[in-house]
Amino acid sequence: MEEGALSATKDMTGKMEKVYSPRSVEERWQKAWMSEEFYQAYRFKNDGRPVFTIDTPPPFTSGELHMGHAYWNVINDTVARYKRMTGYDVILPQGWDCQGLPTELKVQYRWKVPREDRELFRRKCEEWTESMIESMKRTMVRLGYRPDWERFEYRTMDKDYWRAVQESLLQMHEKGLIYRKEFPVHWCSKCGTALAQAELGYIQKNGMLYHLRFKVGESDLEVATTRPELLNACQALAVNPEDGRYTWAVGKEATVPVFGHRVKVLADRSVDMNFGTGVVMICTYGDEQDIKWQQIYRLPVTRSVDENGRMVNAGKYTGMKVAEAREEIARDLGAEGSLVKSEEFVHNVLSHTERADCMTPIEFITKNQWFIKSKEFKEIVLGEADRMKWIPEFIRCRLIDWVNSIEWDWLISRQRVFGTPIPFWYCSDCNTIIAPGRESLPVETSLSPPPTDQCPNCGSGRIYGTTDVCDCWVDSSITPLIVTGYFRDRGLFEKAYPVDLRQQGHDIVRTWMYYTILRCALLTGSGPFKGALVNGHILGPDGTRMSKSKGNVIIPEQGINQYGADAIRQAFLSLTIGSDFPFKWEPVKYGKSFLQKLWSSVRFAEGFFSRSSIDIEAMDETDKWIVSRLRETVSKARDAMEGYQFHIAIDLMQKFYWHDFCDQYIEAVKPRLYSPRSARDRRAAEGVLRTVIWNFIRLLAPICPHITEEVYQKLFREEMGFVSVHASPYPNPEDLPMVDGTKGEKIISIIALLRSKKVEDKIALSAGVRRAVVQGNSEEIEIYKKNEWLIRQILHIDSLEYRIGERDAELIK
RNA sequence: GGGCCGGUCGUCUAGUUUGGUUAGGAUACUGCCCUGACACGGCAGUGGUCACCGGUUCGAGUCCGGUCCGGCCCA
Repeated sequence: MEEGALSATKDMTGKMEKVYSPRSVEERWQKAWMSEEFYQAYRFKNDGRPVFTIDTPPPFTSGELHMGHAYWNVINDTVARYKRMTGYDVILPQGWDCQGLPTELKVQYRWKVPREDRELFRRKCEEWTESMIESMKRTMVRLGYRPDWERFEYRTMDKDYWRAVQESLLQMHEKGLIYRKEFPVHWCSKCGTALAQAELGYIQKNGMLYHLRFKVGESDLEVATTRPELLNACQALAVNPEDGRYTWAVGKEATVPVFGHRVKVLADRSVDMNFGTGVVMICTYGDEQDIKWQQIYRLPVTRSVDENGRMVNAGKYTGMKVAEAREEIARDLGAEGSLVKSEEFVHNVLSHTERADCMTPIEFITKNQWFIKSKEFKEIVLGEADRMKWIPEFIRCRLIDWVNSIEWDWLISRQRVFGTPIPFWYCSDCNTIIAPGRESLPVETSLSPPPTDQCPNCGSGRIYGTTDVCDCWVDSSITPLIVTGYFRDRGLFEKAYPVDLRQQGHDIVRTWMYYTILRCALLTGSGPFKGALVNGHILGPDGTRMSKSKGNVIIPEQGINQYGADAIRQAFLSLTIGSDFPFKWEPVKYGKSFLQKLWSSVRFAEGFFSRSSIDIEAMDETDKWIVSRLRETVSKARDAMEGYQFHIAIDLMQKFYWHDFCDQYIEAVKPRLYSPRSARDRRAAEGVLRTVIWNFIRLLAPICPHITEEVYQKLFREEMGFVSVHASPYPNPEDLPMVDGTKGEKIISIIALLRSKKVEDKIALSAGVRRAVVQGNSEEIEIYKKNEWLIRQILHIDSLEYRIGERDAELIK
C-alpha cells in the first residue's frame, strides 16, 4: 500500500477537513479492507471461538445490483460486523446463483446463440455470467459489504459446485428420495421446459367464457368453460352432489359437442356450484384439479397440446396453436348450435411468472420427469418452522401455510442447457435410476457411458443418460451445506451447522427457504437454520414494485455517489425489519447529515484529545450525566442489536450522539476547555470527550463502517492497537463507570432553558447577559449554585440569582 | 373466495405482551438566529379524533367483536 494511503482525511495543514466527503473516504477504506493487513478482521479463523454462520440466498446473476440486493447486503454486513465485534468467529459467505432461464434467454435471444450447440451455448452463458458478477460485486463493495470473499465465495456454475449438487442428489437417491416418472407437468411452451409450482403465478387476463350445450339423452346440460379447445380431451362432466339442478343427470352419459364422443356425468363435492352453470368439464389436462380427478376416477388420458403449444389428437384442429384452435372450435360450436353464448370474462391464468418475463400460459404435458419426494415430508419442515427463531415472528406462518398447501412432489428436471446436469442414467423400460460412482462427479450422463449396460431391476439393455438439468433451486437449496463444509470439511461442518442465521426477503419463504429446509433436513437429519431474519421489499418512491417499465427504479449507486454508503446504510437500517417500504431520499439525506455531525464533533474534540483516560474522581456533574447516558445507550443499543432491531439501535445512537452529546454536552464543556479553572478539570473533560467518542464509533461501526474506521485510524489506532475499528470489541456497559447523572441532567436542562430564553429574546448566544434569575426547588437550586461558574460561562451571564418555585428562568438585560 | 400480516402527526418510529396522568421522539415543514466543531448548524413553533364502528371497563392506541384500506400467500 502506498505511503499515506491509509491516513485520515486532512487538509494541507494536517487538520481534519471541515466537510466530510464520504466518496473518497469510503473508497479508500473499501480498498484497504481488501488488503492482507485488514483481511484478518474479516477472515473466518476457526480458532476455537464460537462460530456464527450466516446463510443468505445467493443473488441471481442478473448484472444489476438493485435496491433489494443492497438492502440485504447491508443487513448481512451489519450483522456480521456486530457479531465479529462481540467475539464470534463469523462466516459471512457470498454466493452467486448463476444458472437459470433468464441467462439462457439473454444468450438465446440477445446474442442469437442457438441452444442446440450445448457446449458453445454453455460457454456463452458462463461468459455472460462472469461479467454480471463483476458488475454486481463492484456495487456490493461500494456499499461497504465485506464478506469473506477469499474463502467463502461460491458460484453455482462452478464444477466444484456441480460436484456438491450431484453428490447431494446421489445421497438423496440412496435414501430412495428421487424418482423418474411420466407425469403431467407444468409446461411452458415458449421456454420449452417443465416448471416447478414455485415458478408459476396467476395473471389476470380478459378472456371469453363459453357456454356449451352437451346432449344427455334428449335433455341439455350447459357447461361454462374458458377452454373449449380441450373438448377433444374431455373425459367427463362433473356437478356438485348437493346441486339439486343436476341430480337427474348424474350417472348418465353426455355427448361431447363437435367431437361426438360420450362421457359420464360425475358427482364430486369439489365442484363449485356458483361458477358458471355449476357443471364443469374434466379434460386431460386443463388444470391441477383435472389431474386429481383423472387419478381419482381413473379417467382416460388424451394428449391434446404438444410441447410447442400446438394441438394434437384433435382432428382438423391438430397443428393449430392453442389460441387459434380455441377460436376455430368456438366458431364450429356456433355453427353446430352447441354454443349457447359467449361472454367477456376476467380470469386468472396460471402462467410462467417467476424468474422470467415469460408470462406464457401454462399447459399440462405428460412427460418423463425427475422428482424429489417432498409432499410426504411436510412434518419435517413444519417441525423446523416451529423450532426456528423468526424475526419478525409472523413470518413463521408464511412457511407453515405454504407447506400445508403443497400438493405435488418437487419436479427437479428442466429441459434446458445452462444448469447442473442431472447425474443419473435411467432404464427406459422400467424407469430404474442408475447412479454414477462418487469419483466420477461431476458427470454429464448424456456424454458419459453408464456404469452398467444392463438394468439391475429388469435386465433391459435400454439404458440412457439425460440432457435434463436441475431446477435452479436444486442448486441453491444446499447453500447452508456449502458454507459449512458438509461436502469437504466435516470438522467445520460439526461446528458451523446448523447455521445461526438465515437472512432473506419475505418473497422467497415459500420457494427458496422451503426447499433449503427440506433438502438439508433430508440430507443431514437436522434442519439448516437456527434463526431466520426476513426483510421486506424496498419499493419505488410511488409505493409500487420498482420496475423499468414503470420508470420508478432507483439504483444504489445514485445514493452512494450523492450521500455515501454510510448514509444509505443508516436509512435502510432505520426501517422495521419485515415490512415493505417505498424508497425515500429523506432518511438518506438525514444519514448524510449525521455523518457530517459526527465528523464535525470529532474535528472539534480532536484538538483537545489527550492520551489520558477517564478520571472518575475529577468528573463534574455534566461529565457524569453524559457518561451515564452513554452507558445507558450502549446497553440498550446492544440489546437492540442482539435482537436484530436495527431501527431501535440506530435511533438510540443518533439521538444520544446528536442531541445529548453534541447539542448539550459539547456546548456545556466548552468553557472547561477554552478557559479552564484548573488543569485537572480540563483533563477530566478531555477524558470524557475521548471516552464518549471511542465508545461511540465502535457502537456505530457495524452500521457506518467507513466513517468510524476513518475516525478510528486517525485518533485511536496508535493507542488502541487494533488493526481496524472492526477488529475492536463492541462497547460494553460493564466497561463504563457507573456514575449518577441525575444532578448533571438538572444542570444540562437549566442550561438548555436559559439558552432558549436567549434565543427567544433575540440575544446572540455569544452576547453577554448582565443578570439572570433561575427558579427551582431547593434541591435544584443547591445544584445550580454548586455549578454556577459553568452555567455563567456557557451562557455569558454576569450574575445569577436564585428563587424557589416552579423550574423556570428569566433573563435580565 | 380463503389464510396471514399490518394500519399511531406529511414521512419513519416509541408505546400495544402486563389497559391508567395533556400519545413520546426524529425527520420534513414554518419562523428566528452564522454563537470560536458543524447553516449538511442552533433555538422555537405548527402538526395526531392512535383507519372506522360498536362492546368490556371508573378508564382503551393498548382487551373483545365487526367493517374498511394496504400488502403477501393460496385458490
